[in-house]
Amino acid sequence: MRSADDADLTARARIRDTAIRRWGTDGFGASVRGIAADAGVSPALLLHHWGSKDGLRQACDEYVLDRFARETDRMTAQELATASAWAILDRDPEFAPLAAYVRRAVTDERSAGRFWTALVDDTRRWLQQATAAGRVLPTRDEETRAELLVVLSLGAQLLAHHLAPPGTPADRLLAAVSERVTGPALELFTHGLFTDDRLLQAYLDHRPGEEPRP
Amino acid sequence: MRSADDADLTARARIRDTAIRRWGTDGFGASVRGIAADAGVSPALLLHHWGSKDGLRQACDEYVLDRFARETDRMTAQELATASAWAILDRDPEFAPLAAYVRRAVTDERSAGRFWTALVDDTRRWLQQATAAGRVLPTRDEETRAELLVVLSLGAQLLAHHLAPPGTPADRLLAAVSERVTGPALELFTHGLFTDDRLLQAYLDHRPGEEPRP
DNA sequence: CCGGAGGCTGAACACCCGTTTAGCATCCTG
DNA sequence: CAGGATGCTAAACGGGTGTTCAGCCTCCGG
Repeated sequence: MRSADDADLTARARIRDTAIRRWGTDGFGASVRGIAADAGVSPALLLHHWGSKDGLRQACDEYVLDRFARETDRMTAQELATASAWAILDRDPEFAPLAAYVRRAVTDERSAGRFWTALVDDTRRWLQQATAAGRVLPTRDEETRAELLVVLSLGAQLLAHHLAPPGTPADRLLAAVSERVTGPALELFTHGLFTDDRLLQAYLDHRPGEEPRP
Repeated sequence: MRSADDADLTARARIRDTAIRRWGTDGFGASVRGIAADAGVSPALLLHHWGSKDGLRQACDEYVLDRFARETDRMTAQELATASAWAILDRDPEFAPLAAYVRRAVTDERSAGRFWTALVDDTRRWLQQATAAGRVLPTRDEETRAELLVVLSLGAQLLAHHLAPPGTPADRLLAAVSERVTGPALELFTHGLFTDDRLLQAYLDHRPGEEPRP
């Protein structure tokens, strides 16, 4: 969690970090009073700095988005050979609270969609590069294929408490899920699911002149 | 929504239906007072019948689960040739409120997992039958493959507001999502994603003696 | 040394929540 | 016809919520 510069230890930064952690684990229903208590601070201070609960939330959005953007920019092509930037960060325990926050934000109905587009952009970039390198098949619709993969990985995280073996401790949840799921996922990604292309052909015949996106 | 027998029009049933609809659209945070107002009834009546908000919720769980179970049992092998039972019900507008409730329930942290297992069982059955019929490839781990497919379809529904074109009306959301997604999904299901099996082989070599499930 | 600005707090406000209680009609049963 | 169960409600209770406000310290510049 902790940022690079230690001068960031102001109460303001501490509250922001606490809010991210709290909202990430308990959802945005978690109260201002609860966050303030966790940060060892008066509830009023939080309103003093950001005006309202929603103001703090927007500041957290901004911070998390910025943090991830800076981190993904730092990654070399070498690192990105096997997995997308977000997939790599997902495995980093230091980023677990941030990732949990992203999961909450992207599911929230009144989310502005910036987290979603960030995720999709990231995997689309990775897919395009992997396609160019000949590791991934070309597709009729790169955008939607990227979104589909985001749905799969994000969905697995959102449903982690069902996917992981019962009794898995909370901090091991995501690791347990990926452990269970990568095998069948790789199977699906290399061989597909169907034995022939009849359903796909039927679909393509049914809507012949379809374009990738309007 | 309306059940088969019209004698079910008691206030009790009306409240239950209203609660399912309300919680399905707004989440379980929706208040007892709001549900009572929608049903044209005093908030106290609701507590009178079910003891507590949580009691009503359990009754709704039971009702929805039972309704889907009865409906899937009615389906013939003919109908189940192309899609699983839940996938068929998902397209039925009459079941939209029920399906929305299921989506809320399965995401809720303190869900007992009955909705999840119902979904997984349904698609596992379908996959097994399709595999036996030679339409779907065999797999090393039927259980997890079924869960993976549930993650994909459920995830697409949970993230529908991002997947659907902007400005899609709420009642068209799911249809718009499936319209956008089926093409790339069929592509993935018939051809896979990777050009070769190097990643899969590397994975299988890395953990050679792995069993499907402990 | 003085004074103002900024970080910070305790107490209160208005509102919404789930729930309780007492009591009202109504209807079925003995 | 009496009487008790049943369906239902109005009003209130206690507690949690986001937010406001007056005022406290502390530190820094003139």
